[in-house]
Amino acid sequence: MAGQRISKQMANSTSQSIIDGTLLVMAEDGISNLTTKLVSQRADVSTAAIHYFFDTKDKLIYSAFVYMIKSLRAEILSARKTEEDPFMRLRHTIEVNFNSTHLSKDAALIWPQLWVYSGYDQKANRLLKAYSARRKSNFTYDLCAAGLDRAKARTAATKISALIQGLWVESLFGQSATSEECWSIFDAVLADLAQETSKSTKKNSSKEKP
Amino acid sequence: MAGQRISKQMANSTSQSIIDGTLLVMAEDGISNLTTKLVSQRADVSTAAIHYFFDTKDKLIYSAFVYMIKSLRAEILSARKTEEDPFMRLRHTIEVNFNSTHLSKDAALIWPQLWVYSGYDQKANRLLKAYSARRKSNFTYDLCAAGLDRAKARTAATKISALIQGLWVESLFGQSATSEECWSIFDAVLADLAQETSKSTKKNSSKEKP
DNA sequence: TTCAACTTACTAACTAATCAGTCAGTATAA
DNA sequence: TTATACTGACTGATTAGTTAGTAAGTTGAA
Repeated sequence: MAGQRISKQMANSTSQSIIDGTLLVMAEDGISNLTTKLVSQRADVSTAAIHYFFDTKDKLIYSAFVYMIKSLRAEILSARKTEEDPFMRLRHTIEVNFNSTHLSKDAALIWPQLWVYSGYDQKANRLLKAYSARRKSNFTYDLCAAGLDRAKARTAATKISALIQGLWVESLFGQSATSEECWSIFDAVLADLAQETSKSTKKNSSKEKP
Repeated sequence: MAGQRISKQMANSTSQSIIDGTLLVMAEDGISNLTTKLVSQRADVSTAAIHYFFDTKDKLIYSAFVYMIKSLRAEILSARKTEEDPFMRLRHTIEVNFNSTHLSKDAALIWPQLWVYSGYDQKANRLLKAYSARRKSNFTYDLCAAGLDRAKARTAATKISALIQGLWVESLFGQSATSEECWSIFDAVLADLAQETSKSTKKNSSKEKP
């Protein structure tokens, strides 16, 4: 009924604890097993309160995803503000992105659930698309600032995005793909890109055939 | 009760149609919405038949995953048999892996569901780990055969595995990450590796500082 | 060859539990 | 007095799983 309006009163402490509880249940039991009862127990409210604030279960799940993405976006933004050098900023952004899926125990399993969920839910799909586009845009921006041309920067941004997600999946299942190995791969890719920028700045000054 | 034994009679036409129906429901509605009723309708049997053949819903889902992995493994094996050249074999293997998650409409959304599911299910986790390990082992083998040393081959194998999965996720949500872009990334990585093998074969014959 | 005992492969009908969502009512504060 | 922020008790629908029964073989001894 409420349509596009955000439920009741945002930043309310109860609705926030319901969101927190939802994210917790998602991480611990998975969306498949997420029930209003389970969330209500985690948030220490009645199940009716969930419906009062979020109307339906679907809207609750979507709201939880929105909250997670918003938080991450804020974290990335503040990380990017402090860094001047394009390559350092890029690496810092990768760090926040990768750690958000990798290190935080709570968040680790929520991300692939968002991927799955957005396969069947239009709104979640748009949310994820927007986040993905912004991240790639950040990477592209940094690489252009570092001296790469736009086309190469875009492709490299896609590659980095893919590696963040792919290495996370790998590290979940491979006995290899430790944190160190992941970072050695990231750094090797970044080193290659750094070499390319220096090449294109020097232009064709290195045609030294004897 | 049956414990470790595989349910009733494998390759039975009814149990096979139940597996097919399960995979179909997984793809169309997601595991979250998968019910025995839905599967029974797809397979054109009663819900009791599902319990007769697979005991519980969990075992049914696991069996469907096993079937999917087995099929893919067979496909990869036959693809690898026909190819002699290590780099061509590697590329061919990537192709089958990437297309299995990417192109086939039915399978596309099942993979991330297996990732999620294996986050909460030990057996599914082991299945996925085994598949992942074998794939990486294939890549490592090919790269060693091409002339790379073991350590580098292992890292490159991790990177390629990550790219297969990561680019799939990217192409689901990014308006970019088209099939062509994905392949240009794969081919660039392969070209880099090919260059490295030729370097290490020539050893240090290219120290041509003027 | 035949018939009884047994197994396999199911189904229709059921059940106990669980679920999302509703509603009437209460407390607090503006 | 009116709106907000809830709760406890409920409901109707749906669910995984069970059960009793049936039809179609298969086996094996007389």
